[in-house]
Amino acid sequence: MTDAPRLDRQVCFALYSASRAATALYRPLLDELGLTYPQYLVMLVLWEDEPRGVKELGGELGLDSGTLSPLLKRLESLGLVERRRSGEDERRVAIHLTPAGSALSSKAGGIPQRLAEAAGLSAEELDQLHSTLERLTSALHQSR
Amino acid sequence: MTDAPRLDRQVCFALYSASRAATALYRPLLDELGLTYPQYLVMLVLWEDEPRGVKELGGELGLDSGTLSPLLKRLESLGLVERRRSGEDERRVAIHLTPAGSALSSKAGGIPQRLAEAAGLSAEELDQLHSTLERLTSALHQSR
DNA sequence: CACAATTCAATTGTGCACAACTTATACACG
DNA sequence: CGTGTATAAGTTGTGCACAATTGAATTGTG
Repeated sequence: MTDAPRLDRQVCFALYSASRAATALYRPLLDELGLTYPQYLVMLVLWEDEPRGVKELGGELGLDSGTLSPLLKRLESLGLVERRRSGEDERRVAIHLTPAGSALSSKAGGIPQRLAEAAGLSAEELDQLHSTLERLTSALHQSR
Repeated sequence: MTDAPRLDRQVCFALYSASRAATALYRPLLDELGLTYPQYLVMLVLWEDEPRGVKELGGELGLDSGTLSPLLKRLESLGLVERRRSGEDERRVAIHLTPAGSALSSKAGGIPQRLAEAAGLSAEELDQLHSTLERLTSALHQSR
């Protein structure tokens, strides 16, 4: 008999579980904003700087147009975002915040705090986790 | 201007990114087995002990019947699994491995190794990451 | 300038994740 | 015994992820 891999040993499963648990915790908070977690991520990027092209958003988040195009349409129909074909380059679609979209950032302010409180980890542990995850992600991307 | 939360500070985004990067690395390996990552997780559980009820599988993986029912049907149509109504309790559906399903475990043996190699982290770091993630997940589940 | 190669966004199709609901069976309690 | 309640699995509907393809606009090169 081969030593079949065991579920409880897998870092990958631990990542998958932790990620779903974290977004599950965000869900009720984001419900108040009317956003899903991926939509919230897009808004985070736009709150930092806008307008942005679809490709640019995808670069920040690691998502492609197949995911973003319909998501952005939903944000547009929520009135948070506007999609405008760029004049200079007609291939590009620039994503602009609407006033409502900009205004939402103030309501989103307290959200990350709550995860930190629920995490049951110290600030140092969270910091270290964060930096380990970033190194892990970039290593995984490089070995493709 | 409000201090909007920043993407690059969020542990949640780091988890989400790392998780997707890890499953992306698994994908070509799992393609050889004809499995998706969640299907592979279900097989892992069954390789440890079978048969299992849908509820039981869901308990191990944190998934509900809405996710598992169609997934298990796909595993059945791949010939890896059999769904049998339990005689004692007609509500239950016991998931059995077929011979092909059992045999697949030997082909799956080397897979977790590869992630470890690609991770760019030392064994200790991986261990520590694993234990931090498990503590995090359980803390997040408790604060619901 | 012509036209091949590239780039950007959108579309199509498959398969999770998850909420809400449905159906069927088992169990508990008066 | 009968009826209400709980439980198991499945279904429906929405919204990601992601591969593969499409169509339109731009860029590079002869």
